[in-house]
Amino acid sequence: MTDIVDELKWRGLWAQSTDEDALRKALADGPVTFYCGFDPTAASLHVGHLVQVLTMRRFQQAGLRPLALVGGATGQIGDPRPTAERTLNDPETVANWVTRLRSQIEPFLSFEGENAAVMVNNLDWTAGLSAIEFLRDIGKHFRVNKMLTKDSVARRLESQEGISYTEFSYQLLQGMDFLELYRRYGCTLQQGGSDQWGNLTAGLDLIHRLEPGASAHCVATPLMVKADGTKFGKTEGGAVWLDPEMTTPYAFYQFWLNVDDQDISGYMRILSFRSRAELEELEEQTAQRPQARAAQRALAEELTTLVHGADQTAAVIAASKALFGQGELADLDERTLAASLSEVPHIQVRELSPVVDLFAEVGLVASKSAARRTVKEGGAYVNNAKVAGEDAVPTAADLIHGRWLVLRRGKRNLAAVEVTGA
RNA sequence: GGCGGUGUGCCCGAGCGGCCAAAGGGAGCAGACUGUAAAUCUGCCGGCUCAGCCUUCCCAGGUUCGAAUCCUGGCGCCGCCA
Repeated sequence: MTDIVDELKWRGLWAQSTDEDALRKALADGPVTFYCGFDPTAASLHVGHLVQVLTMRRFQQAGLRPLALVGGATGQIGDPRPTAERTLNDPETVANWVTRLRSQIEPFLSFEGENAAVMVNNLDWTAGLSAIEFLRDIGKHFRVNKMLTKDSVARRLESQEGISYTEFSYQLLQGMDFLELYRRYGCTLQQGGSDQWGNLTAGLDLIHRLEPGASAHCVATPLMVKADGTKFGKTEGGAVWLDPEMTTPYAFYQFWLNVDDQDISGYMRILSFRSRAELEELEEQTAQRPQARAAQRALAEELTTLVHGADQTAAVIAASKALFGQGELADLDERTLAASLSEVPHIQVRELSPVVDLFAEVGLVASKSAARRTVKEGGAYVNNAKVAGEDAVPTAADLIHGRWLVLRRGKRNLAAVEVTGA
């Protein structure tokens, strides 16, 4: 096996680290326990988190022991964002999200064997801590002068809104996490996104201050970015979540299928578990025949399988093929059509109503006004035929196999209507 | 606690009491071109029973024929001082 550090570097997963030589030596000397934290600020992880989760998986496969921390405590505080103060979520909500995130992370790690992963929660060591203890034992080791220089804090200080003491304290909590995990599990490496660098090193400094002789390290993965400068992981519907209730597996697959050519090679290296040779082959194909989107297909399939399972993936691939195929929709046999349409947003209605109403009801557009605009702009289709006028009403003759209507907005936003009774 | 400032549509941001559903920018959507890319050009971008009507400019009152624009009281946020 190639050296994990070199491997991560080749993949572009190594944004920065603390003393690299020392880290390499530690990795060579014996099994290292590392951790990566996730804050429950929503009911699900999103595609941006995949970098962390998959990097943990790589580390574990390389023999390191993972500690996956879901922050029941830090999630109640909120890491300061450069733009604005967060709204606090109540403890019950956060606790619920902790449970959900844990179950999302677990499939990516192995909880058996010599380097079995462990799930941890920072609420365990903060819930019983008094404010006085916290300020004396932890707070005393942080210099405000230095805390103020952290990027996210500095930017907030320049902003109109400023920053609350609550969020300002966040770095103490995360720093304490690393210290606690060092003491409890011998954890000597923290992994995180490069935007977390300040928080990663806060814990490192704390360990070095309070545990004489200890040697700990940090490594940061790069932020996923897009060539066109827009934010990674967003589509018109908002963030792309791992939870199938929040983002359908079909939409998840489509998200990766539609990755910009310019970005796909980089994403593959970061996210795929394919070998270097395979990746280079796919990069070559992207360069030669970009329109085939071989790399996009490969990544979409691989990630959908990891997140949603092989069966679900086969279903969404079949649906994508059927719905974007060249042939007539009516030529698809009913089972294939029904299965495909079940992968896209769909509704059941008793009887047919105007196209504009159907578009709004199925959620393809936000309102009837928006539906009318879409029709006016020529972007609305029923069964792949452009909708002629705002007052169009489908008839029974339009129903495929006597019960289905395939609605489309633009090129790739599909939905279905099933007419159940009439 | 005192003084001052500020609160506009997804975000930023302009907005003489009528001509404001509200400038401009960004994001987003659609069309053309393509490959279910990118770039570019064009159009759209509160809602509806859509050539008209309805509900919006932090909230609640008030002045006025008429208020996002004025007044009063709340609430939030920011700054300076204590």
